[in-house]
Amino acid sequence: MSRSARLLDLLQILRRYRHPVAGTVLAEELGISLRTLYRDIATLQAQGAEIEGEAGVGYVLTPSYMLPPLMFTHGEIEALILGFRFVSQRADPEIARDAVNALAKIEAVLPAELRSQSPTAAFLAGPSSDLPPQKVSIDFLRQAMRQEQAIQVDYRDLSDKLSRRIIWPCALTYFDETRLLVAWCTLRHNFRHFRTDRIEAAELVGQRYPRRRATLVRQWQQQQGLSSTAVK
Amino acid sequence: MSRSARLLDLLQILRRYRHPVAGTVLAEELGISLRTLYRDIATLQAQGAEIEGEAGVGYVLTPSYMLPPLMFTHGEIEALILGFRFVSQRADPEIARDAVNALAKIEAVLPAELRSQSPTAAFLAGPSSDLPPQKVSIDFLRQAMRQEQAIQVDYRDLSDKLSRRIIWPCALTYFDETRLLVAWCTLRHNFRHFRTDRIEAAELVGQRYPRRRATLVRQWQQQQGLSSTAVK
DNA sequence: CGGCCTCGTGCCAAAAACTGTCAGCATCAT
DNA sequence: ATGATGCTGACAGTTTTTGGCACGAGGCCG
Repeated sequence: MSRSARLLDLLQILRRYRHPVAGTVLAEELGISLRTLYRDIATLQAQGAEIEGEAGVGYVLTPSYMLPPLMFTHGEIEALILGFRFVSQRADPEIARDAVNALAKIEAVLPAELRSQSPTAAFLAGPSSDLPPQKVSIDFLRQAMRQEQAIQVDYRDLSDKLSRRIIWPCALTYFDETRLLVAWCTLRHNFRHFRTDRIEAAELVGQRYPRRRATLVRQWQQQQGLSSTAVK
Repeated sequence: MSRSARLLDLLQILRRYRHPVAGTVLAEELGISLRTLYRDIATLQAQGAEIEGEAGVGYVLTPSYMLPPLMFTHGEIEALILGFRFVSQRADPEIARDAVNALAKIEAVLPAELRSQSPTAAFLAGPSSDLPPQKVSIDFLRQAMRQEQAIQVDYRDLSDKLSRRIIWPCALTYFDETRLLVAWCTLRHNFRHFRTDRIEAAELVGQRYPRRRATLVRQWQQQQGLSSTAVK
């Protein structure tokens, strides 16, 4: 096993633990000495991994992923930068902040001729239409989806009727002027689309929905007549 | 100097040459043996770099960039994927293709839990408004900008008047329903915005415009009262 | 065609980098 | 205070990388 493969493995092991884990445990899982484990941790930290180690406690990884060395064409870098600009201007504040942070990391390692250009990039994303205000934050919905949590929502539909229902949120679709939450509705026993700005209140039910989110999305797409790679 | 730093240096040296360069020249610049240079080339090729080598000729790099190992949070990966989805659905075919290619490279190295999710990603970009057809391809404009070439355009303005002028294109702005080309107009001696769908014809003048594109963009932004990091 | 230039690969000894053991110090939790 | 655990340096042993050499192949030009 090469060292770079081992570093990736270490990150994946760290990601699996939800509580502090001791260096001895990690070293044993990887089949290396504790001293080498310390060196590997130091290397990952030098590469930007947020790993905290505390004597008497163990290691905790701030959830993150490492992309290994990748080659991109000039056009692909431009597409990447344009994509981040789209997201930072059109998505909700939380994901926009993620986009800005990610772009900063990438720009820090671009060569001078691209770095000097990118603040004045060839492609700019102009402002989008104003979106209606959210009563329930997208980040709340996002966390619920990511954690596969059922939520209870008060929803005002197009005829202005308010209803309360328990749903299993599984996808969020961005259009120019609206955002749609795709969810399985336990009231209607089928998938329903909810405009996020019309969700007046939402709270966690306190339990996971009994299906994998990816499975739900696949079923929704099959029902919509959509393939998984061509959402149009 | 670490090997990974040396590989990055080699790529930057290759990028500097516009014609084939011999291995002996590269090895001397890096202070390594020719045998090691051959190994480094093979390593970069294995990492996806498009380097062609021909006996009696030398090496040519298809223009590309390497991003070294980078750490991203889950949110940042999601922002990246959403950005690519935006671009692949809303930009012109050429840059959309670049987005699709770049996303494929990234997905190939994401861990299983993100990879299995990403075709069914938490965030989807819905279709945008239909854009008016282009008579002059965005890729043509893009190349002219990138190569800092003056172009002559036939432009039909909002009162339907056709005019011919020589312009220095420097930026392209994507809105929901239009795309604007930002250029210095030699007819008006000032910056002008041209809707790309109203450019009826365009051709290269055959010479570079006498200013750096980045400088033009900065001046345009100052004139617009825009900072370089917050285009709103 | 021949000569020169150059890419590409294998082999092996030397050089460099990595690993594991040991020792010592510091911090945290109970 | 004690046990658990992070962190670092030193050094011998192990593994990987490098450079020199040899050989074969291909492109370019006179």
